[in-house]
Amino acid sequence: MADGPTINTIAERAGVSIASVSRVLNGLPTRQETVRKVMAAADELGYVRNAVARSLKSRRTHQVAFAMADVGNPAYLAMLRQIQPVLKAAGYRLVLHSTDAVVADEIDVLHSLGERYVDGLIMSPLRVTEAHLEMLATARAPVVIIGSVPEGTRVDNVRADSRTGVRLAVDHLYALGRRRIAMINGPLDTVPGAARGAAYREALEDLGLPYDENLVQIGDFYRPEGAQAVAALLDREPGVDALMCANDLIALGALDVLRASGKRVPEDVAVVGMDDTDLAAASWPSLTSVSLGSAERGKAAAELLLERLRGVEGEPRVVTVPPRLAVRASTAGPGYEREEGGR
Amino acid sequence: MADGPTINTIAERAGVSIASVSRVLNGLPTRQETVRKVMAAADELGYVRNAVARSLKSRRTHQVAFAMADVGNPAYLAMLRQIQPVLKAAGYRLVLHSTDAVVADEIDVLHSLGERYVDGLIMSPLRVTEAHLEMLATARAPVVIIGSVPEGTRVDNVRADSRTGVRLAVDHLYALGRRRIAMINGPLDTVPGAARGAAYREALEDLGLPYDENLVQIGDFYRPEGAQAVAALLDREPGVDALMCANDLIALGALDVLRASGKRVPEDVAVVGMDDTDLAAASWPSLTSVSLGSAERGKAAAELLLERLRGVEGEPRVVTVPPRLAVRASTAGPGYEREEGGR
DNA sequence: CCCCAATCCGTAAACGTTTACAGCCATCGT
DNA sequence: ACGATGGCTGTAAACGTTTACGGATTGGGG
Repeated sequence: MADGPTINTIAERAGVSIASVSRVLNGLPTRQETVRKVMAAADELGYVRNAVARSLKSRRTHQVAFAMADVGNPAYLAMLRQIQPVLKAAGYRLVLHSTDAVVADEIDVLHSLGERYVDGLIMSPLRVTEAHLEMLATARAPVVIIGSVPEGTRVDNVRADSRTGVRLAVDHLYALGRRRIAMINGPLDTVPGAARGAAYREALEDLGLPYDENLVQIGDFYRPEGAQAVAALLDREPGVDALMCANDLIALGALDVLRASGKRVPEDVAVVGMDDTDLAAASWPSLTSVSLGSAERGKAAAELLLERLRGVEGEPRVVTVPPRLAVRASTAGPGYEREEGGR
Repeated sequence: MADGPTINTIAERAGVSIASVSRVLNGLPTRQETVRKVMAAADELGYVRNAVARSLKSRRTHQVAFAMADVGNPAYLAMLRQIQPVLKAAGYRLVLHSTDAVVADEIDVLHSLGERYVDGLIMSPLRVTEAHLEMLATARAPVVIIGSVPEGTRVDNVRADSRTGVRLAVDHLYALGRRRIAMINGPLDTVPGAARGAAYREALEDLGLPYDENLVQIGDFYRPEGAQAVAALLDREPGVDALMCANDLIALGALDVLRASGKRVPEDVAVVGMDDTDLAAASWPSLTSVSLGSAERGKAAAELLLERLRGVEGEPRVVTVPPRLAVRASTAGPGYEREEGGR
C-alpha cells in the first residue's frame, strides 16, 4: 500500500517532462521514441492514473449517482439492473444512495451535488416537496427524475403511467366477474399513492361500479404493512372478492393474510399487484401484476442522463413508459400465465 | 449550473484569507468574529465544499467500492442491502461495480484501485484465479473478499460454510425418507460450485448412501440453466425423489420443470435451494432453502473494511457465517414453515 | 546556405483544497 | 516599560493532473 508512482516518477525515469508523459498517456500526438520511453517507464513502475487529480483539473468525475428510495424494493433493483450496464458502457461509475424515501435525505443528496463528486444524478423520490423543486431548479449537475413531477418543473423525467395501469387491472378483475373490488394503497401523500388511488376511483366509476370508501384501505408499500391493511379490510368487509394492491409487496402481504384466514385465491378473492417484480412470478400462488416498466424506466433514465452529460442542451424531456398486465394464478387460477398489452 | 463559489470567493467577501475560511469550515479553533464573517459569507453564497479537491489534498475519498458478481442475483442484493447502511452511517459513499463474474472485469476493478477513487473495496468473486491473488497482494487500498480464498492469502475475508449448509439440506431430505437425492450444481471451476459438489458427495457417504455420478447434473447458477439441467436429469434418471440445488435460482428453474412435467412437489420430488433469498419464501410452492447468511456476510464485510479504513492494522481476519436451513413447502408440504439452526 | 514552417517538447500555471510555518498583536509578568 | 507568551491569521506550498504558451529542433525550399 506504499505510495504509487506519479507522472513525475515516470518523467524522471523516462528522462522527459511531465507534460510529455501526460500527452503520451492521453494519446496526444508525440514522437514515437518518446512514446516508447514513457510507456516503458509506466509499465515498469506499474503506473495507474490518479482519478482524483484528473477530475480536479478536468472537472469531470466520470461518476453518476443513483438515489433510490429503498435498496430493498425489487422495483428499484430492476431499475438498477438496467442503469448499471448503460452507465458502465459509457465509462461511468455508479454511486448508490439509499434514501429510504426520507425527504431530508433526498434533499441532502441533491445538495451534495454541489460537492461535484458526480457528473450527474438519477433520483427516484416517492414524494416531491417544495424543497425538492427548489433544489432541482438550482442543481449543480444534470438530474433525471424517475417518477412524476409537477407540470412545468424544468427537469428531465421518466414516468410510469399508473393511471392506465390501475385501469388495466380493474378492468381485468371486472371481466372476471368481480364486483366488490377493494384497493390496498400506500400513503396518499406519495406521488404513486395519490395517482393510484385516484385511478382506482376513476376506473370503478367508468365501469359503473360505486366508489365505496370502506373498500379502500391505506397502509404502506411494504409486505408487513400490506398484510396488516388487508387484515383490517377483511375484518370490516368480509365480502370483498378482489384486491387491487398498490404494489407487489402489499400484494404478497395480502396473500399471506388470505392464506392464513382460509380464503382461496383466486376462487374467493382475486389479487393483483403492481410493478411486476421478480417476486410476482415466484410467489405462491403466482401473482397477477401490472408491470409499470421499472426496467424500461431505469434504462430510459440512464440514457437521458448520458445525453445531458454529452452536452445535449434543450428543453426538459418527459418519457412515459406504458404499463402491461401480467396475468397469473392469483386472478386466473393455477397454471395460467399470459400477458395483455397496455395502452 | 454556473460555476459555484470556492473558498477564494468566500475569503474575498469575508475579508479574510483562504486559510481562515478552511479553518472555519473544518471547525478548527478560530476567533468568534472570523467564524461569524466566514459563515455568513458561505451561507449567502450557498457554498458547498468541493469533494474532489478535498480528496486530492487529504488523500481520502470517503468512497468505498462493492464489486458484485451480478446485480441481478438476489443473494448479492441481500449483501448490498446490509453494506449500504453500514457504510453510509460511517460517512462513506458506495460505488457499485457489476462484474458478471467475468475474471477480466474483476481484475480490472482491482487494478483500478490504483486510481484512488475509493478508499477501500469489498469484492465477491465467483472464481479466484492466480491473477486475483497477484492483484490482491499488491492492492493499493484495503480489500475485503466475500467468499473463500486459498489458505494463506493475505486478505480479510468473510466466508459462508456451504459444506455444512449442504449437509443440513441432505440430512433433512434423508430424514424425510428420500434416498435418490440428486444434485444440480453450477460450474465446478467456481469456488461455490466446487465446495457444494464436494460437500454433497461427503454428505451422502456419511449417510451410507452411494455416490452416483448419474445423479449429478452441472448447469449454471441461473434459472433457465437450472431448468435445463433438471430437464436433462429427469430424462436420464426419472426415479429421483429429491433435488439438492446449488442455489435458489436453480431451484426455481427446477420447480418450473417439475410443474411442467406433472411431478408433484414435494410428494414426488422434494426440492431444496441455497441462499434463502426473497424468492424462496415467495415461490410456488415455497422453497426450502439453506441460508448461507448473505445479509450477515455483507454486514460483516462492511464492518471489517471500516476497521481497516480506521487504520486498524494486523493479520488478515477470516469471518465464517454459519448456515441455517429454512424448511418450507417444497420439502415439507403445504403450509409448512420452520427454521432449523445450523452448525 | 539561410530562412521559415512544422513538429515536438518543457516550463509554468491552474484546478480547489489543507496545512506547515512564520508573523502579528495583545496581554501578562516582572 | 519591556520581553516573553500565546492566540489568530496570512502566505505559500503541496496534492497529481492537464494544458496554454513559447522555445528548441528538424527538415525543406529557395
